Amino acid sequence: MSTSPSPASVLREQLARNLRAARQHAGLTQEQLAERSGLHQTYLSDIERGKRNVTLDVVERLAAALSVAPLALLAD
Amino acid sequence: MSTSPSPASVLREQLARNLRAARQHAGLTQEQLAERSGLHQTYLSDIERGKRNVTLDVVERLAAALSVAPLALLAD
DNA sequence: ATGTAGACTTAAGTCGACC
DNA sequence: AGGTCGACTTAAGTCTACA
Repeated sequence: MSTSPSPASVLREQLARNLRAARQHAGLTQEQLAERSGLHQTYLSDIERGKRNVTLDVVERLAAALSVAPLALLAD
Repeated sequence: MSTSPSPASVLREQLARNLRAARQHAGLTQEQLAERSGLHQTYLSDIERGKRNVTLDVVERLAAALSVAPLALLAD
């Protein structure tokens, strides 16, 4: 039943895209970003694939680790 | 180890301010917004006081209920 | 009409192992 | 180097009641 139960969280998708782009632009691997942000590599993998509904605190930690504005990770 | 207890979650504070402003601008009570968003009044109270670390899905539901862009609730 | 408290269920977030 | 699978702990989010 892949009738997509939830409206496909826009912000979650944006974060997935922007995070991966920002990380790669910074020349970091998921493991390196995991170290810097204090989050786990497995978790970052999920986020970059849009599988996780992260909290605002996590968005901030990622933004800080990448030296970008938090909103930049959520923008269109 | 850091003298700051908690990094003072910027996004959380922004959301608190913007949510209350947007809700009042729409002429809604917390209870009415609770109905529209499917969230609870007690929870909205906490969010508007910056006490809760909400997820992206909740931000979207609030934005939808208020007919504003999700990023508008997080902006400075 | 809002804020707070407490008990509760579910998912966020951690971690090690592996492909 | 990234993805996936589980098992686990903690906090997000629900709900009732009351000042």
